[in-house]
Amino acid sequence: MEGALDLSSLLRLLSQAERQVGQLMAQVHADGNQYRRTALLQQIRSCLQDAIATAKIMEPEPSNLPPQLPLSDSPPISNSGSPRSECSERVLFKEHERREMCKKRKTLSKWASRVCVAGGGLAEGLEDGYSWRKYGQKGILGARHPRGYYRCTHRNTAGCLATKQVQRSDDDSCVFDITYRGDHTCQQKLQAPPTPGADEPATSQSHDQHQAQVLNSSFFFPSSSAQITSFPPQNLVFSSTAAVEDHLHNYYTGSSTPLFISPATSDSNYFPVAPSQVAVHPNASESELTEIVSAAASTTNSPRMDANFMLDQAEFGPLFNFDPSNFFGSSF
DNA sequence: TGTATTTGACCTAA
DNA sequence: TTAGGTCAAATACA
Repeated sequence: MEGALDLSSLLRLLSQAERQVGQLMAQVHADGNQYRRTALLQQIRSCLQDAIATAKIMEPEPSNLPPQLPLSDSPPISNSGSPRSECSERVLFKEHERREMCKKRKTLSKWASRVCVAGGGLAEGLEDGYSWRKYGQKGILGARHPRGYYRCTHRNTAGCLATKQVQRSDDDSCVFDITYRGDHTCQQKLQAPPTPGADEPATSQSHDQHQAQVLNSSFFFPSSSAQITSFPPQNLVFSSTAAVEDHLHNYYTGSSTPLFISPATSDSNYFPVAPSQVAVHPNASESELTEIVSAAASTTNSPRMDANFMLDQAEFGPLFNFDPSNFFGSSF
């Protein structure tokens, strides 16, 4: 077909456009509060990146390449078409985006977590080190409680595709099933409070990145399977906020075992318990619950709950056997 | 005024 | 055809 670009020329044009959009994003983002525009640019950029990836796969071997068009002959990237064509392109782009999302949905890694919060209604507020934005809620057939849909706050600004679904269990209203999908690609900083004397940028940044990596590795469950992994709702129960704090303190100071649970139905795998999977006794007051949810679930609020704590858990490995009944006595 | 949440509509996979 | 997942306008909130 006359005038048709060969694949490698198209690839170069796409790469050029992707770079330009990236620069534009940086400018718009630097302007301050340009959330929607940045989001749109990010979508365009993602689309271009997909196209580049596809073109690269389809690109023939260099030896077979026909003579390339000089870059200066390339048509302008900007679309000077009519508003009508822009509108139809927008519709096409949206359809493409939706299809891509569906494709990605299938391939994203997926794993499950189970959180018990006595008193109810607080699990949505449980922090796991990342900031989430709710984008939907849906009643699920056969489930008494609706399912909440959350995505990473940095989806639009950083293209992070991580999502999670939160659903209250029918059996036990204090139990929430959380399904995570996709890894965080946003290198999201855990919003740790400034610790005294720890204001060196280089150190704190690497620390944050490390924290993000630790969380990102989803070490709570075998991540390699990319399948839903769940464990029975056997939870550690503490009589009070202080008990949890004491346990965490004891662990952190080396005089106690880390928090682990052993699945009741499996004797081959033991999963370390994330701080967000601590159960609090029903007698705990609402304020205590809030306090303990913050203290135990967030790496943010407790100086004792930093990456070391989590990393240490990870280092024990999935085969670490911890029997709560032995450790906590008659409570189990 | 900007940002987050709610909620009905829409789309896709099964 | 239907259930689950997502979008986006409307609304709430700080």
